[in-house]
Parts: sequence; structure tokens; C-alpha cells
Amino acid sequence: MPRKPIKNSKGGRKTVHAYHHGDLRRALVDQGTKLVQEQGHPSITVREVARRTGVTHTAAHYHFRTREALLAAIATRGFEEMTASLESAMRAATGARSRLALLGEAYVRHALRRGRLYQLMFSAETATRDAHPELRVASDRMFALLVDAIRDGQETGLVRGGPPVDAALVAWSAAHGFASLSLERRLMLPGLQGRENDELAAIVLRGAFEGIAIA
Amino acid sequence: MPRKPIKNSKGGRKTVHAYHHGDLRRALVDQGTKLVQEQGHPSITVREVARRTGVTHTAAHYHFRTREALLAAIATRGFEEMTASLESAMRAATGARSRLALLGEAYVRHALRRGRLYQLMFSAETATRDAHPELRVASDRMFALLVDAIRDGQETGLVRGGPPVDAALVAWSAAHGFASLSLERRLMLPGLQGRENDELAAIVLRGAFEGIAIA
DNA sequence: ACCTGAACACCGTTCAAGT
DNA sequence: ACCTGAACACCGTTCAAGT
Repeated sequence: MPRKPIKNSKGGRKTVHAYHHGDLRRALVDQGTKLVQEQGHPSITVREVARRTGVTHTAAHYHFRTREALLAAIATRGFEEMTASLESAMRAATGARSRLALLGEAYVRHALRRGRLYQLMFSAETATRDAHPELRVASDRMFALLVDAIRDGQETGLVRGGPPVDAALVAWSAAHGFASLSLERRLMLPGLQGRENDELAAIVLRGAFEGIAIA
Repeated sequence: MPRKPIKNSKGGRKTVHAYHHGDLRRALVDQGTKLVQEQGHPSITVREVARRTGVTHTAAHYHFRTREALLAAIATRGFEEMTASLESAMRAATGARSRLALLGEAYVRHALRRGRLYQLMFSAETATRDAHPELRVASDRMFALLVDAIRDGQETGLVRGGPPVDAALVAWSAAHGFASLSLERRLMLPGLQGRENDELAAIVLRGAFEGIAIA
């Protein structure tokens, strides 16, 4: 595999092997993210990521001691991007109610759009999170967004009292559960088959908010 | 496919030809199920399953053309067992309300108890279900249980009207989402940390039923 | 510090061959 | 029909060595 000569940003006279001059790590995460989105993390290999980046696989191992560490780095960035995406969606809010609605919709939409990357983010394979503190930080930050929006809702008299985390857990479970089931193709069931994802997502989000019981 | 290299735990397993006499297939699923529950499906290998069963790995390939087919068979049995477990739990019901409550509790409890097997059942790796019709049948049957319980609830005036599948989807999303997050160790968050799974499960199930909004 | 090349043990899958 | 043994092309990880 031929390396494409790239201009050295700090001078431009030297042709350098590839992007990697202090940034091979980032390049690997870039290519890894692409690969995950194409094929899903179970079939991702360190060797293929290295190949696509134009380096030997041992070079990749220099930056990521294990395959899991590489996946964790990819997942971490995924959480950061998702957090940014949710924050951006909520900026259009006019009040606590629309904040919650926008957040829920944005969550499911982003999850489904990212698909395999979202699945990696919540995969048990990256779940030895004690070994990957940045991953924990990134996912904690995303959950905090949820809790904040719920707290807002409580203060506006929209959401029941009690610890905000409790209500956040309900909403999160519903949104994550729906996204997971959809991505795992478990929604191909009689009565659900063929219906739009947006319609089903709305039903689930409304259900978590209003409940399925008769008041 | 990428598998973590596993140290050959116990040197040479003795070949016990007596085991398989027309039922090697079943024996492989038995051992495979055990292995999944011990280590999780990502690190399961056809070769190790065969080793534990006392046959060559090519014998396993005779019964399961691919690794995915073996995993699908394991997942199928998992669904059948879970369906039976849910049915059994509901037999203690005294009415539609307790039926729903028992079903929800049993679902989450079974999922958490089976852990890695449940994760396999809902893994995208076995999601090429068109290729594994028994898997589809088994999982459809489990979902049908949910829908039936919801329909019962509607007829008793407990659950809102509309298509029963819609309300079932809400409850399923919440239950599955909570189980998944718990199994993926994503509940180690400020405010949730250290609380009992049973308590959190009850919150989620009640939330799906009654909603988080103020009536 | 950063990357290469060779080596090791393991894997999924295929194929010819035995019973 | 059912299973074995050998072979192939992959893989994650480690190590000595180069720059």
C-alpha cells in the first residue's frame, strides 16, 4: 500500500511518510471510526486500521497497547461528539418543555444516525472503563446533560419530584433501549414492521414522559 | 475475525468419544452457553467450544457452518428459556395489574441473572436473523408475551388504548434499556452508584407505567 | 520518542479423507 | 451421516532493532 506524500505543515519542503508526525494517534482514531461505522466494531482489527492509515500494525500498537484501548479511544470521541450534538440541538429550545423534547429526539436521532459507532460506545467490550478514564469522563458528561434537563423540568413543575437522576434513568433507559433494539434489528416484529423510526421513537419518548397507564 | 488470544487453559483435553452419539449438536450448544456466560460472546471461539466438548473443531463446523450459526443457536435457546421463565413468573398473577408487574420484574431479573447470555441474545452479531429463522421465531414469541399482557391491561382499563404493540414497545424499550445499561456497566454514575439493581429496576418499570411527567 | 520486521500462538473456514 | 487432520489466510501481542 503506497503512502501518499503529504506536505509538512511546518515548512512544506519535506515530504513526510503520511500524516503521522506526532499525530498518528489521531489518524488511527479517524480511520478506526470510519471502519467502525462501515462494518461494526466486532469485525474491526488493529491491523486493518493500521493498513488504512498507511503504517505497520506495530506502529498502532505503540499508541494503543491493546485493541480494546483503540476501541475505547474511538468510543470516547463518539461520546464527545454526541454530547456536542445534543447541546447544539437544545440551543433551539424555548423553555424547559421543548428542551426535554428536543433532547429526547436528538438523542435517538443521533444514535440511529451513528449506528455502529453508538453500538460501540455502549458495548461491554469497552466497559472495562476503569482502565480508560477518558471514556468514563466523556460518558458521564453526556448523562449529566440529561440530568440537567430533567432538573430544569422539575423546577418548572413539568417533571415529578424526587432525585433528578431517577427520572433521568427512566428516560435514558427508554431512549437507549429503543435505539438499541432498532440498531440490533429487533423491531422487525408483527405490528412494528415497516413503520417509520421517527414515529416509533416519538411513541417511546412520549411513553416515558406520560406513561402507558391510564391516569 | 478478531479474537483475543486465550491461553490454553487446560492442556490436552481427553477425547471422550462417548459423549456425542447423535447429539453433538446439543452438546456444543450446552458448552457454548456455559462459555458465553463465563466470558461473554465476543471472546467465544468455535475451537474452544469444540475443545470443551471433546471433539475437533471441524466436527463443530459440521453442525454449524459458521461461528455465527453457533451463536445463533445459543441465542435461540436463550430466548426459549427466557420465554418459559417469564411465563412461569406470570402464573402467580392474580389479575391484569399483577400480571404486568410480575412480567416486568421477571424480565429485568432474568436478563440480569443471565447477563452475558442476554447480551448475546440481543447482539447485532446474531442479527442476521433472516439466516436463522428459529432465532426469529423464538424472539418473536417472547415479544408476543409482552403484547398479550398489555392487551390484557387495556381490556381491564389499566392501560391506555391504541395498538397494544405501541405500549408494549414503550415497556420493552425501558426494560431492555435498563438491563442493557446495567449489564454494560453504564450505571456507575453519580447518583446511581451503589444503589441496588432491584430498586433502580423498580423505578424504571414504574416510570414506564406511570410516566415521569406530572399528570 | 516513534516506527519497522520477524516471530508466536491462536483463530475461522475449507477440503480431502476416513468410518 | 458424522468426524478427523492438514492447510490457508488471517489475527493480537511481544520483542529486538532501527531512526
